[in-house]
Amino acid sequence: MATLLAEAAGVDLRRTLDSGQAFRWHWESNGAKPPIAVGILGRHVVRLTQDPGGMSPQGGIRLLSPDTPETRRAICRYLGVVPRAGHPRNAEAAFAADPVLARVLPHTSGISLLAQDPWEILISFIVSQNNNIPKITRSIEGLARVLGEPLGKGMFAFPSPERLAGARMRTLAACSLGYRAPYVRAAARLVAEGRLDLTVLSAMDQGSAREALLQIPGVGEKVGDCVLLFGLGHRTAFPVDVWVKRAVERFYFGNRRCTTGQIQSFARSRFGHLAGYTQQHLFAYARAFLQAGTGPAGPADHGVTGGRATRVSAL
DNA sequence: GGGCAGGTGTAAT
DNA sequence: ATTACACCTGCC
Repeated sequence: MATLLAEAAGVDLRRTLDSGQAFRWHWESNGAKPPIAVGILGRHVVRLTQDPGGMSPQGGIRLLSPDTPETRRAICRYLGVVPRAGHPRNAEAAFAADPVLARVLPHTSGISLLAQDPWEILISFIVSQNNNIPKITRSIEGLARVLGEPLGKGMFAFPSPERLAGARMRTLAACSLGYRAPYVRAAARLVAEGRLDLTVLSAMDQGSAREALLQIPGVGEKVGDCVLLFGLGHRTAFPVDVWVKRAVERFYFGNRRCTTGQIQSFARSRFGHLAGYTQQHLFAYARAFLQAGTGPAGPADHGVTGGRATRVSAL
């Protein structure tokens, strides 16, 4: 039991699961031992832990349960540590070429881009609009509790499109979705009725998939890009939320205000195929250190500002 | 209590 | 093509 996931070497479990891409993981303290991350993959309650790091940044990640070959494969895929095109394992090394990212990395090293279920991601990020993480989490857990399949020990699978599509509005309202409830149900109906096939979007080119996502009620540019990046495997999507916007403006544009479009074209040309991955690091850094009045100063305040011509050369 | 939180839809420039 | 505003809800 407790197989070490060799493929996940270099991944920081805490940083990854707490970096705002996933909403359903929670941590159990384990006495003197490292805490256990408990989450849900399909119909399995999965428990992970990370060995204490020695000289290295952090120790390896262990799958505590269910420790089966099937789950091992699934969790590695989920953690984004299955090597494939456009997803280099040594992406962090490329960050050294960018003075801003070189400053950010010590605080974000080990963050991985998760490969999550597109359906769950779609609904979760519709819920996330104009919302905060604690409330997003409560809403999603509420949906699972009321409409999801019970998995034992008070855990529930994320509800199916059919269940969500058939839910009464009052049921959704009870999950504190607020004005997002109609969006959620409309999106669920599109999927349940087969008018929206997320698998197809995954196979399409990123631009076409984005266009399709933007047709969904409650899905704008930011949510659409999150679905592309976190659920559909379009790893160059660059969701621009308020934090990423602040970070890019401050560190790369000399604190000048710019539009989402400007930021995205900048990200595309500067970060190339590492754009999505870079976004996750900038986001995590901004959340932790750009909060007004708290934390250490940002990279720019250390006398480092990004150049313009340099491109992060990543393979 | 008005403002805000990991935006979006809508209406009016 | 931009800009302004309302919006459920819970927590300062």
